[in-house]
Amino acid sequence: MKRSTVQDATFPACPVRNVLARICDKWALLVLYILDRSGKESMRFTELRQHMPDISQRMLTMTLRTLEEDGYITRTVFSEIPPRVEYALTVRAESLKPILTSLLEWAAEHMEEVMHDRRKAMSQPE
Amino acid sequence: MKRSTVQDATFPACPVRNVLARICDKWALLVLYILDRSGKESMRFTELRQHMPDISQRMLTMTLRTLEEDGYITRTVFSEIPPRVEYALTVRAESLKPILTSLLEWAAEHMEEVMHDRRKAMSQPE
DNA sequence: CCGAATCCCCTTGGATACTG
DNA sequence: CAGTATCCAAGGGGATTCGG
Repeated sequence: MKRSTVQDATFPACPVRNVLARICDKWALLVLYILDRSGKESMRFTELRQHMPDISQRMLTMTLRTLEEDGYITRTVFSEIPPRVEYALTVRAESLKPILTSLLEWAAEHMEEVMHDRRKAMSQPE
Repeated sequence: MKRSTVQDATFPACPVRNVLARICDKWALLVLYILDRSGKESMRFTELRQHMPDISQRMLTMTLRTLEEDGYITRTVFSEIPPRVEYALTVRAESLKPILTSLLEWAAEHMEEVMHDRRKAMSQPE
């Protein structure tokens, strides 16, 4: 039974905030989503990139590294020529999946309302 | 019945991505969290700031404006001297609450594992 | 094919000072 | 009190080049 104080996550170095910051990243979310929805066990670098037309090579590399460091994906290198690298979701990522799915569904359901409000706010700057 | 294709959210201007980007922002999440956990109907600017020691005035203002534009919070100005402004969650934010709560709980439960993996990765750069 | 490394722009965001 | 306005530094992130 935790205390329900506002102080929990409000201090600067809060690990929860830190963990969330690296999942909620724009690209990280998308990578997890794509790996999930692909229906495959794993995907290759170039394959991932094809599903993200607007990400740079550099950013995809960095995003994959971050996700690997935090244990959401595995990175398997096959010493072939040409080289092959496979990325797959870990058990941890699987356990997070339902939540991210809910989040995505919520966004999909409410995007029209949100966009509507936003346009209204833009046209009437008070 | 939607098609479960990987293509859904993968195109650059995807509204779902756009909506998520503004919720998943580090500060936006924290503001929603604080407003929720405060137990109050509404909170004032300075009151919010006291719960976020490391946010600048500028960033708090911008975050609140964004959240207001997208309809997650209301902003009520009282024409008094000194001025008073109250921020409160909207029905839309309330509907999002359970998901954000799950996300926070997940992060709280897994932060130690994540941090452990991250430290391990940092000390063994391959 | 899968990156690492470099260069460089330009946005994000802090610090400060000023208003209704 | 609750901002706005301005200036300015740090770093996020694109484009390009090179390597295993």
